[in-house]
Amino acid sequence: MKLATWNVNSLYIRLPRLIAWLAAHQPDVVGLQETKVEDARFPALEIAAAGYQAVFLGQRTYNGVAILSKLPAADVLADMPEFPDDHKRVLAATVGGIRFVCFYVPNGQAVGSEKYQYKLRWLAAATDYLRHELQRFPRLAVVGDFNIAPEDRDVHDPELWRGQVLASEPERAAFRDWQALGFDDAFRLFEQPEKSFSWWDYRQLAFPKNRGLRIDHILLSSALAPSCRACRIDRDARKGDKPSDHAPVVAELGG
DNA sequence: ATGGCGGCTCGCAGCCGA
Repeated sequence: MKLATWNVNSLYIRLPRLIAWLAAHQPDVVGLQETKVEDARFPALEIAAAGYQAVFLGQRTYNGVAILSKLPAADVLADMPEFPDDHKRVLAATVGGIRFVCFYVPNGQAVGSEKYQYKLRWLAAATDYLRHELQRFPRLAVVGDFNIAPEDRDVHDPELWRGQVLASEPERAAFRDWQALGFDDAFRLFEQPEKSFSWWDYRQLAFPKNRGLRIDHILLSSALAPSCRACRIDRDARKGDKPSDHAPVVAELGG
């Protein structure tokens, strides 16, 4: 099974790219973030024509998540039940015997801001949510835009980013809390090129200069991680006309 | 080469993202 996560930064703008990417890579399950589309306007027909079912939880302008899959999705759960939130950031579903949680973690704007406080509350709630999901579904994959660069090697310039939002210690501690529940960072199960990132600012030639961050992740529970055969970031998807500022992350499970 | 921000809206300027 091939699973993926991609912050598309507007599903409508990115739809031609997404359809082409699905055709080229044939993932079995894909978590999408920042769809920025209300459910009534979700392009389910176009995605069905590409061979994928979709479950989705969206809103206008901001946020929005979806899970696309070749096989039907069951036990769909929207939001974190214990954390009421107007933002559409969390969607979970079971596909092919594996539980998928799709996260669009808050950005946090700046350390100390109201949005940062919201992010920390959200991260703490997510720890409880994941603990509960893991109890219900031992075969659990958590994918998404985590908006956390877990370590200095996930940051193009660690000194520039030291203590900044996306790299601050409380955010990194939350990421470690999630790992401590029993998840592995699929990307780090394998040797990877140095300076591997999943997001590059649109400005200041960040992508050609590879000034990026690794903030999009796939976590695999201990029941799934041993079957992971590969994990990579598809940098090619960041090239060309009208790219998302994020690249997809893809993991392959065997057996 | 991979290219100088892009996507959104009670839009035409200002917001948000990371």
